[in-house]
Amino acid sequence: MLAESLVEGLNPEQRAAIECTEGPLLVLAGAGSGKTRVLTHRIAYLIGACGIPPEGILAVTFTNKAAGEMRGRVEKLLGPEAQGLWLSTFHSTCVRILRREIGQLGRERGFVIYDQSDALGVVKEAMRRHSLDPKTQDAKRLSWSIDQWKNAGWLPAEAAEKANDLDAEHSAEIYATYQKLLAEANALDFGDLLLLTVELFERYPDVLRHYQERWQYVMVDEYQDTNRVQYQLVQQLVGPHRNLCVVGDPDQSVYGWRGADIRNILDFERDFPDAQVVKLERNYRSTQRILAGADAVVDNNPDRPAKKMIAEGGEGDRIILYQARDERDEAAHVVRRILEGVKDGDRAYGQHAVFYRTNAQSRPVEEELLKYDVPYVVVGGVRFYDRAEVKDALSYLRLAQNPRDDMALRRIVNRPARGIGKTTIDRAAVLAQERTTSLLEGLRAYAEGSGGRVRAKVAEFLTLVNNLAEGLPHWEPADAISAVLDQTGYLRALEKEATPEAESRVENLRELIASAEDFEAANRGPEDEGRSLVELFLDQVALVSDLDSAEMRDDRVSLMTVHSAKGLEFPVVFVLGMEEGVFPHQGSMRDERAIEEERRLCYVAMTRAMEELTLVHALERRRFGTRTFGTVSRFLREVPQDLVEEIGAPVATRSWESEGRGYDYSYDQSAPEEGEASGSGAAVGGKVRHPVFGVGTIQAVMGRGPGQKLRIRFDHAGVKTVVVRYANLEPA
DNA sequence: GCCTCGGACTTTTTT
DNA sequence: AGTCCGAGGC
Repeated sequence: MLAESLVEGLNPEQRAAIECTEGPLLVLAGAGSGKTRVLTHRIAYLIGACGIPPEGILAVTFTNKAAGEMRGRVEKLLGPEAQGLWLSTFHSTCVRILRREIGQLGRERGFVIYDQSDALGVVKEAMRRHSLDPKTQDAKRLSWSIDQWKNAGWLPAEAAEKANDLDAEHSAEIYATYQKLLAEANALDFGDLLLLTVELFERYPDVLRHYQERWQYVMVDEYQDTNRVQYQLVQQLVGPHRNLCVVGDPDQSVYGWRGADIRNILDFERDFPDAQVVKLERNYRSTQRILAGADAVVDNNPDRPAKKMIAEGGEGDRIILYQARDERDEAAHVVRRILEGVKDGDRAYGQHAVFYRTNAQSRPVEEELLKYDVPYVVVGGVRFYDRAEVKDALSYLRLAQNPRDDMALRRIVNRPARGIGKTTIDRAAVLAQERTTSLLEGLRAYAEGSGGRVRAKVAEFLTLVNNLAEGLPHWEPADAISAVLDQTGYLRALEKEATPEAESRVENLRELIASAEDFEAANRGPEDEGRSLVELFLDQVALVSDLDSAEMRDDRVSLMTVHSAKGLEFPVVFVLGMEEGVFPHQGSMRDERAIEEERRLCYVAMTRAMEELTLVHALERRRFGTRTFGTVSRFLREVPQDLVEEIGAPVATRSWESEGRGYDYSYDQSAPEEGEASGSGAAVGGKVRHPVFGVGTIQAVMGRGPGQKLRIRFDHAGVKTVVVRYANLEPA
């Protein structure tokens, strides 16, 4: 019988999770416990053994990559029988639902998806309409707030209701304007995709019922990372049948900053009192020492649900701690070790991964890798589709497809330069606002009422857009991009520049065309009827991150942030920047909950390693262009001493803590006798009072001993560098 | 309308 | 140290 073959080779808990098909099920899957295996086999079991039709199953993940991987594995188990299974990300799922149903909400089916830079532009426009100066910084903050509201499931009315001060009320008003502008541009941002789907289901129970009946079985991966709206959506969809299986690990909840609510998984048993719970606690990935080290770190978090991971593998080597002089030494050590591993250890480059807290940390490592000709790939960072030239090309397509896409218009109206400048656009925008039409219409109207030069230039531009729009329905995506680059003169302008940068832009555009050529309208559903291939291509581009397409090739070292590393595993792992302010990150250090999330992030980083794990910290590091001295990360000190082997230059003042656990690096106590601002107060981010300049925040600590200087940003006097000995600072 | 210069800000993490 | 944005000059 097929059923037996689908659970073969699985441990009893995994098996239980697969065979428990009916009703609510919570699978607490620790790191490396075979979570993906359980999910894929469970899907295969439902179809192959229980006879559930594939289209009756909905499985949701967070990244397209995870979805693609799972789909591949299910197909391997079932073959063509898997056809019709709905396995995709939350966002793609919502897009597909909305493409069919958004008419119910009074919106059009042909909406475009705005990414965060488009969204930022809309926020700025909204601010302008409220007579606010759209300073980038303020706009970013507002955009962030709006995003958070959407993650919480709040529409403008609700945000206004919940505002408890004037500032929040004002922000809520801008939010309302922002939504209005999006609607006028026939655009949805990322948050809308989820939020409007939930709203749709709330307002139209019969629509919801249709999907509830269709998806008899619902599965959610990485449930600990769901936010409030995603939670609501899942609750809605599960409806009366309650066949919901969620898989996750509270210790790997690292997206709180994006609105994820760890309570969703912690409260699952409260939401579904009759839920079955399966714990997967056998780790098949890491050695015992690595797992024990990671576990010891995360165990410092309070209120962790009881969980005891057991390593099925051998004891393994000790976790290596390397103390680097600075970030260059850090990089040099990593590369040296990789080269050794390849030469003596019989390892492939692809078995090595380097993790860091922030993208900016990749640079020194890249330089070092280049120096030794080590092939590598940086995962994440600047998305390919976010490159200026790529966005330009796509913006032309967007505008041609949707003349109301104001952000696309603003982006490309003068690129390459064609004599339609800021003044013209500003005036067109005023006109558009007065008449409540699109910017393109505003531009047309403005040009008609103005003199020869502007009039001619705008007319030429309008003709260009028109031509593109007419061609669009007939073109394949790749041809459409070629047409854009040709007809707009974009490519010619770049080629004329003849600089290395321009050449690299041309390269990227060729890559864009190549990726468009590869595009196939996979899973094209009935909701896509009447939509052109270009539209479908634009959809995909909006929802796909670099992470999704990055291939973990066997012949390249992988570099990525810890967040990007989630879900992956590598035989050899290096975690860099284990310093206070770097990891845990500066911005998380004030708030205990944020520190706990950083600690989980550290747990994620460590548990990616299968055989060898190295944690590196640097004594000093260049940050924001100045040298800063670091303090060893508290997480390093939480790794039990007996699991660790230290290498690198020993520091005279370093000593074991009396408890015999962890480290005490005394060098970081920056010479307390050097004035009152020293000691713990001299940490970057600390507040001090200066007799002349007033209160300020320390930006950098330079040097030690009598000559120690601080760079301080004063609240009213700007940035100054002062010598601690003379400055008479006091803590503020 | 275009270009250049100076300043502010950056480094959280991303679907 | 790099990037991005806005102000001001041409």
